[in-house]
Amino acid sequence: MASPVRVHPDSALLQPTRSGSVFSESSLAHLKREEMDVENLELVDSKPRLDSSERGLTGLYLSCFDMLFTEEAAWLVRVADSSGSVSVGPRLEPCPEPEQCPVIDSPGLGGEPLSPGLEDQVEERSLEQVQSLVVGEVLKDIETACKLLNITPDPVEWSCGNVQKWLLWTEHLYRLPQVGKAFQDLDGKDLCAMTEEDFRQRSPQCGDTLHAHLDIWKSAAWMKQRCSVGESRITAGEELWSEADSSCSGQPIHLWQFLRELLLKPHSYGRCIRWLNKEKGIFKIEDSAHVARLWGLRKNRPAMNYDKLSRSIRQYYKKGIIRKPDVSQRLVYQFVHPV
DNA sequence: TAGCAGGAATACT
DNA sequence: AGTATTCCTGCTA
Repeated sequence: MASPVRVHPDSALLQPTRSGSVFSESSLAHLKREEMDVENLELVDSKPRLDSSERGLTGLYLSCFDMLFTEEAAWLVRVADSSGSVSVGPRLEPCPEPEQCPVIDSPGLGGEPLSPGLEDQVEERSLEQVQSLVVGEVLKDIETACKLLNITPDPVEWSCGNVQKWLLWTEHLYRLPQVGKAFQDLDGKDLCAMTEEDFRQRSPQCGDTLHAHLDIWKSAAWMKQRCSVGESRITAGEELWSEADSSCSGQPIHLWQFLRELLLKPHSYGRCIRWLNKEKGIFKIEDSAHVARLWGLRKNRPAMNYDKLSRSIRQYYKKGIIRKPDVSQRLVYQFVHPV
């Protein structure tokens, strides 16, 4: 079954954790039921690829490019016909994000057996990485759908037409029977107020599936709202260590922020930079050249290298932002004020 | 050889 | 002005 997100069959991954996934267990479990054939999760790149030779890989997602550039053309015409207003173009450009490390960092792989305690830590980290990966992919797919359908991410704001677009999209994506008519009189508010039972009554075949997907959209909208509220609430002092994504702020990004961004996305960058001790803010740059290249890309400094990047890090010593840990190790640094 | 430390000049915002 | 970049010398593992 085609789906933008595939979740590891291990149901433990679907449980809410202290890292705070807001996607309800039932929603994710529903997706799990639909598509769970993924065993080699760690092999997956988080970026869409056009290379057809790679489509056969067991993947975490159905590439949005697959969806957009192949069979979707005909489908989009259908959406346009049914809603009368969807604008298909402009074609989504491949994300200009810097190249990413395709493999989830897996400490211990191929190495010595880990002690039980360490094993627990590794397992917990892997779970967090997978969950963060899944949530990230869900959010990306929602964003893609919003652009394509020209609808807002928050279902509550949808008009009846928006609801129909979303239904068509979801039906198409998950190969569901067409049930748009059963929901044709509803706008976003109505839809969001409906229980799973209401959905089943309107569509016995796939009401539960639609309800689960809507639940995910609602959760994503909630997350987004929470994020924006948080940004406006933080004070200048708190801003330093907030979770706010610096890429949205419009301000030039600082190197320490950039490093934290990488560290907060272990599923994408865990291979080039990772926490050694998150509580203490100790991290290790595993691939100095790669991190420098990413920094150079972000700052549009093609000549950036680790020598220069590390000089910038050392400038933070005096400012009390980053320091060397008590036991100095190569490529290991420590945030003075950990999260 | 790569990484580290820090001075100094310069560029950028 | 603050921050980052660039280049440098010298040191260390």
